[in-house]
Amino acid sequence: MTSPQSTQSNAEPAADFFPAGARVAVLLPLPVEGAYDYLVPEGEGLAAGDIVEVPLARRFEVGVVWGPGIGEVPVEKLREVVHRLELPGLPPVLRKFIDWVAGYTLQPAGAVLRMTLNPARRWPQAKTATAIVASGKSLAEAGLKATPAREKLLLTARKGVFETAAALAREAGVSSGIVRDLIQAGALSLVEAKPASPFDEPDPSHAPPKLEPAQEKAAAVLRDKVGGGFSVTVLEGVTGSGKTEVYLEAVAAALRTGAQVLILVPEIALTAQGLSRIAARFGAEPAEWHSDLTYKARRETWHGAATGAARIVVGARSALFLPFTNLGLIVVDEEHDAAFKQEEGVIYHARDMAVVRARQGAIPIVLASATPSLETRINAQNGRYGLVHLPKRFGAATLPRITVIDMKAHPPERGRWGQAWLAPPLVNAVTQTVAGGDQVLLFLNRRGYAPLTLCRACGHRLNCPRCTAWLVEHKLTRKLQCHHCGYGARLPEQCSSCEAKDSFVACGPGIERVAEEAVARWPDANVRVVSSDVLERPSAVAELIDDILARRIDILVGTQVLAKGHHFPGLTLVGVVDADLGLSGWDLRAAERTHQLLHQVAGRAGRADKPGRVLLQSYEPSHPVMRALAGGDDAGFIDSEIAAREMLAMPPFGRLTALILSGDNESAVIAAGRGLAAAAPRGEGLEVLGPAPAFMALLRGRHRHRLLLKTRRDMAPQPLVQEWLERVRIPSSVRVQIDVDPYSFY
DNA sequence: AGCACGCCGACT
DNA sequence: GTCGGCGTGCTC
Repeated sequence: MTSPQSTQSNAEPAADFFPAGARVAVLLPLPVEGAYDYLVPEGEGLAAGDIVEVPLARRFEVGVVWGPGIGEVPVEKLREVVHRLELPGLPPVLRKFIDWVAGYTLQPAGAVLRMTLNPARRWPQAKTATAIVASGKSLAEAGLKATPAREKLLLTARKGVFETAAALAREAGVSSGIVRDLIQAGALSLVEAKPASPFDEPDPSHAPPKLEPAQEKAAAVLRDKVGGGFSVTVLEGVTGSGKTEVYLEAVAAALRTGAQVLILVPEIALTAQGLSRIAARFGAEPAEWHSDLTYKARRETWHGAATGAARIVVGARSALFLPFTNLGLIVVDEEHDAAFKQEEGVIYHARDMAVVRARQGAIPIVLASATPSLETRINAQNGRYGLVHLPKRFGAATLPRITVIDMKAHPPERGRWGQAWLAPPLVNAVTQTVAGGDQVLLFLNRRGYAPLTLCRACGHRLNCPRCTAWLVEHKLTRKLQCHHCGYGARLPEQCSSCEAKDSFVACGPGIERVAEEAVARWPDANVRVVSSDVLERPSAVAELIDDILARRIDILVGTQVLAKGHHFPGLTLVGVVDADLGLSGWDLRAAERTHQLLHQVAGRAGRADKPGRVLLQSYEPSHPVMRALAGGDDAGFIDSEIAAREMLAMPPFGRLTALILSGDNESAVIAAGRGLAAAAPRGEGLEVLGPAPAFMALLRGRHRHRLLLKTRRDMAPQPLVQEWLERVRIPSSVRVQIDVDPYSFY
C-alpha cells in the first residue's frame, strides 16, 4: 500500500513520494484541463494516489495526488495542500484508467475523476469507533463492592466487544448506569476499535450448484482464466441455460484467490432476484452500487471497494470507477444492453471501458449475454475474445414457437370498446391460454395510453413545449407527459389552436390502451399494466413478482421492464403488439436491438413441460428481423447484419464520433455547426457528415445539431477531433458534446 | 463545477 | 441614481 510512512524502503519509486515542500500535481474532480500544482505541507509527506483537501480560489476541494508537479506555474503562486484525508489512496491502476478514459472520451481527466470521487466528496471521515472491553481489573481492584449486577456485567464484558454501553447493558441484563460506574472505576475500559465491516465475507464453497456437463465445461474454462492475467471471454447462453450459475463459478475462483469481483449489470431496478441468487450461492449479500443508493450505503460500498472489505460488488456502469484495491475479475452481465452506454456528461460505454480496465489491471473479464452484441461477436469470431457457448439445458424449457402475424392480412377487429390493437390470431391464442389457466404477456415497448393526441377538428398535435416530441397521454396519472424531459400537463379542455372543445383523440396504442382492450375482451381475467412508471420502488417489483408467481395475474401488459431477468413458469404465451416499433428511425443498431429485445421477450414464454408460444404482430413480416425470429435463423440474421456493417464500413468496421452542439439560441447553434463544418478534417479514410438537426432537434428547451465523423477502423478519431475543435472558436453559449462510438442518434 | 467580475435594463 | 440579469473567465 502506498502510504507516506512506508517509503523508507527504496522499492518505492521516487516519483510516487513527495516530501514536505515538494511540488505535487493534484487532480481535482472538475472539468478543467490538467492537474493543478500544490506544495506538500510541513510534516506531511504525500504519495501519488493520496486523497487530499486543497484550497481552490476561495473554497476547498478534495482532489487526488496525481504525480510530481508540472512546474508551469511559478512557485510563488502555489498554495499548500491542507491535509491528506484518512482514506485509502487511489490505486495506480485506477489512476491510469481514469487518464485513459479521459483521453478516449476527450473529456478532461478531472471530469472522469469526478465519477470516482464524487460519491466520496463531503463524506464525514471514517470515525474510529469506540468499544467497551473488560480492563482486566477485578471489581475489588477497581475499588468496587461486588454486587450481582456488577459481576454479571463484568462476566458479559469479558465474553466480547461491545460498541455501546447500551448494547453491553442489554446483553448483561443490567441498567446502563452500572456500565458507566464500572468504566469510571476502571473495571471496564473504552478502546478504539475498527468499525465493524458492513460486509459479510462471501464463502466460495457455501452452496456450489450442481452443474450439468456442458455448464461444468464452461465453468472450467472461466475458472481457468482467473489469476491468469488479462483475457476476455464471451459467455453466450440463452435464457434458462444457467449462465449466471456458470459465471458465479468464475467469481468463486476469484474469491478463492483473495481478490475482489465486480459484476456490472445494466440496471439495478429488477435485479433484487439477481442479488439474492448471489447471496444464496456465497452465503453473503454482495455490495451494491447504483445511483439510487442512500448516502450511507454509497459510502460503505465505496469504502468497502477501497479497503477490500467488499468482495463482490454488483453495480451499474459507474461501479467501474470504484477504487477497488484488489480487483481480480469483472463480469459484464447482459453485455449487449444499451443501458451500459452513459449518454450524459462523460459519455462512455461501460462494457468497452470494462474491457480496458481489465486489460490495464491484467485480470480476466467475462461478457455474458443471451444475445451478444455484434461488436462482441465479431471480436469472438476473429479470436480476440474467447467464446464459451452454453447450449440449452436439458430439462429446461424448450425454445418457444415464434410466429409472425401479418397485420395486413389479419387486421384487428373493432370491438364494442372501439379501436383494437390485437389481431384475431393473437386474441384466440390469449383466450385459449387464459382458459387453460396459464399466463399471458402482451408486450409493447410504449408507456402510457397513447403516443399521440390530436385535435379532431383541426389536426393540431399536442407536443412538448421543450422537446421535439409528442406528449403521451397517461390515464393512470391523468396527465400528458413528455418522455424525454419529464414535462407534464393536464389534458386541456379545448384545443389551443382552433379552440374546439372535447376534440382530442388518442392515436396509436400504449400499454394502458392495450390493457383497456384486454379488460374488455377478457372481463374475467386479471389484467395488470407494468412499466417503469409503476415499478419505481423496489418493493413494488417484489410485490409484482410475487403476484405473478402466485398466479394473481392472468394477463400482463408491459414494456421492456418485464423483458429482463425473470422467469415465470406460468407464462406460456407472449404477444408482441408492435414488433416493428424499434425498426423505424435512423439508427445503425435498430435491427440488431429489435432482434435482441424480441429474442429476450420471447424467452419469457414457456416452461419445462409446456413449450411457450410467441406471436409477433408485424406489418413487415418479411423484414429480416421477423424472418430470423420466425425461422429460428438467428445466426443467418446476425451474419447478414455483420456483412451489411462491413460493406458500409460502419462500426466496428469503421469508427464514428458524434459532435452534438446544443444551446438555447438556435441561430448560434447553427452558426457553430457551420463553423465546425468549414474547419472539418479532410483526408483519406475519413468523412464528416452534417451538421444536421438532431433527431430530437429540441430537447429540454435546447436546440441541437449534430455532426458525425466517420473514420477508418485503423484511425484514432480523438486527435482529429481535438485538432478540429482547436481550429474553431465556439461561443460559450453553445455546448459541444463529444460522443465517441455513439449508440444513440437522438 | 463554483464563483467573481463586468457591462446593460427596471426599481427602492 | 442603484440592484441584478447572466455572459466570460479563472481557479495551482
